[in-house]
Amino acid sequence: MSPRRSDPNIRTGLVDAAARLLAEHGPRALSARRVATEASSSTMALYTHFGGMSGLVRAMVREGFVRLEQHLSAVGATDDPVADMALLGRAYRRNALANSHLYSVMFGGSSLAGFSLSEEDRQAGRYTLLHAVECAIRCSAAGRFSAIHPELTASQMWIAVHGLVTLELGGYLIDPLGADRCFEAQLVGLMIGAGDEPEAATRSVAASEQRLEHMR
Amino acid sequence: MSPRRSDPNIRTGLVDAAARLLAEHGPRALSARRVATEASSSTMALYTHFGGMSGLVRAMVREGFVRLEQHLSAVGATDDPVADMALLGRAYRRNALANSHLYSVMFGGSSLAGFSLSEEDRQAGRYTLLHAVECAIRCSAAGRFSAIHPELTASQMWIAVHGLVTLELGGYLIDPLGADRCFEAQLVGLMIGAGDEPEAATRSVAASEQRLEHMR
DNA sequence: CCCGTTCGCATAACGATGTCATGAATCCGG
DNA sequence: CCGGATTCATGACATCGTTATGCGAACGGG
Repeated sequence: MSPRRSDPNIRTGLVDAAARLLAEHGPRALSARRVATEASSSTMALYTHFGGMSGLVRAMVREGFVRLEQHLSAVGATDDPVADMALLGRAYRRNALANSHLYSVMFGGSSLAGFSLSEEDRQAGRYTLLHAVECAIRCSAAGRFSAIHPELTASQMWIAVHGLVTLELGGYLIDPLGADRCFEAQLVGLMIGAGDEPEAATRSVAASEQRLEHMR
Repeated sequence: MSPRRSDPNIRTGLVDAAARLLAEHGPRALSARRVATEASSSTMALYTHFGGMSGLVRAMVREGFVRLEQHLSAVGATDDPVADMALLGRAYRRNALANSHLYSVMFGGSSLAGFSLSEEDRQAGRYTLLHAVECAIRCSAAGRFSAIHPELTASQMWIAVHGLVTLELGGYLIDPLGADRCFEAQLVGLMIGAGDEPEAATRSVAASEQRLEHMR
């Protein structure tokens, strides 16, 4: 009833080849034939495993969320929750820059040919917010953030960092006010906007920068 | 030296048809043949006027920036510059929601098939910041914002509102913390982060909401 | 142990796509 | 009124996503 023979690495080989093509040659190189050739298989394997090109893109999006989750999970909890929150933002941005094309597909609307995210995909994206929510709760418990609605605070963090990353990837943030400078200012501004004291926020953000260097 | 016969409305007819197809049938319907048919012409007209599909998309992006500029220009200067700034944010978001597909192309990275923005296009996008910069200067002059670097302040506004609009268009902001609620909270938070007093910021943001209803 | 069944995937085809070569039709400067 | 220049319609590529067809390999019952 279930004779399957060569499953193990064709699936991952296809999505890996697709991710590599996307990263190295841009969205234009994402063709079914080229992906199949790169993975040493045929286009039909792509259809038996993913049901079409959009299914493969969806698999890539899920892979992108897995990588984002890994980056965020690498941020531990210390006794300075505001620094933890800033580090979450840095990890988010680092992941987006390291997987920029993937990130564009994950959040870049449905521009890519004939593909639109499912509600399940979006929910996977929203799950990444849980790290920030938990951290916001810790910030409130430590008396750093105003205690009202940590989920709203976490959403503000997400929205702001996402907006910066998107404009950065689009090439809109240039020299006098480059992405780095805007990002640092934004982190401090977010913490202050969430209720933290200006000096404490500045210190915590600076401390998070130190910790980022030591990560991974 | 310049024998042109039927220029007047073929160009605009093509870009209008493209914009209509994009808005009504999604990015998938943006085919050279279909645009040409819709505009009652041939695909070659598209090449003589725009040099290819990417040129037409670029023209659409410019049209998108023109519409954004119109929305922002409709925001006048009153004696409450913070309310003006909030209204700029509202106008930005209103334009993005009214021209969502166009906005996705303008800022959605290079996802759309074989198209990437030129530096000129990006500069056109950055010009829209000037409204916010001028308004930030007025906010500082009125003693509402801290006077240091209004351009950085304006960038923060842009980044945050852009991030919210992007996630909203992507369908990521849903019910308990929907886009409307996040947006209102974000406007207040931005003004406070820029140096305004909490109560004054709340009042100005609320006043800007009133003014939006009366616009256009 | 062996064979029928069942699935995986390679081949090849189809419609549609972006792009360009060709050529007819048209306008402008002289 | 004419000749060079320019617009655009036609048709031909190469390539795209997708699918029908068919072969070969892996399981399960005897």
